[in-house]
Amino acid sequence: MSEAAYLQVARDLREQIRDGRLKPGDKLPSFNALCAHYEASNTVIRAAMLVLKAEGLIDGRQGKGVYVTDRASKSN
Amino acid sequence: MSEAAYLQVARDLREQIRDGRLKPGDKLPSFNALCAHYEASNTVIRAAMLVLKAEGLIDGRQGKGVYVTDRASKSN
DNA sequence: CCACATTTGTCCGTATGTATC
DNA sequence: AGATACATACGGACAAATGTG
Repeated sequence: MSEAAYLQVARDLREQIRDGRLKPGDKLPSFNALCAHYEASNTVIRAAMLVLKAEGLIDGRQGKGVYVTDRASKSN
Repeated sequence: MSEAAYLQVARDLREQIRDGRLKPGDKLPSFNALCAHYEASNTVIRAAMLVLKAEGLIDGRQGKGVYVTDRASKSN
């Protein structure tokens, strides 16, 4: 196991944000969509979300979705 | 539900670190011990750990334990 | 070296709550 | 009222590292 699945997911999404494929204000794919895409369980997706959330890159809102924050594309 | 259990656990441990009750290099109670103390499942403890880890306050090592990092007591 | 217990790391499936549409 | 979607939590399973005997 070179790297944990949730870290891979986190890094993948982080790169998408850094690259601009995901821009501030954008809504990430839904939970189920991410589970399907990465072929992982909710646990993995949630852990990845928690990491990115701690980094201040994303912000989830109940009933709506997970959104890329403003500071996500900045240099910090 | 005022606050999620895993956030309460994270905050409690964070305060212990900030207060100096847990010093850099110290080993946190074991997983099971924390589960018992907070009367929570492993999921809650793990989520709290993930948060504190992302904050750079702690660092876990398989087979050993979870330790308070150096920068934990600093002003950052 | 091997066996064992301990402890963290990772992941799964499910259930329930809550907010939005 | 119902569907969708995130948030939280539970409990269990197996892997990997460590220390001890």
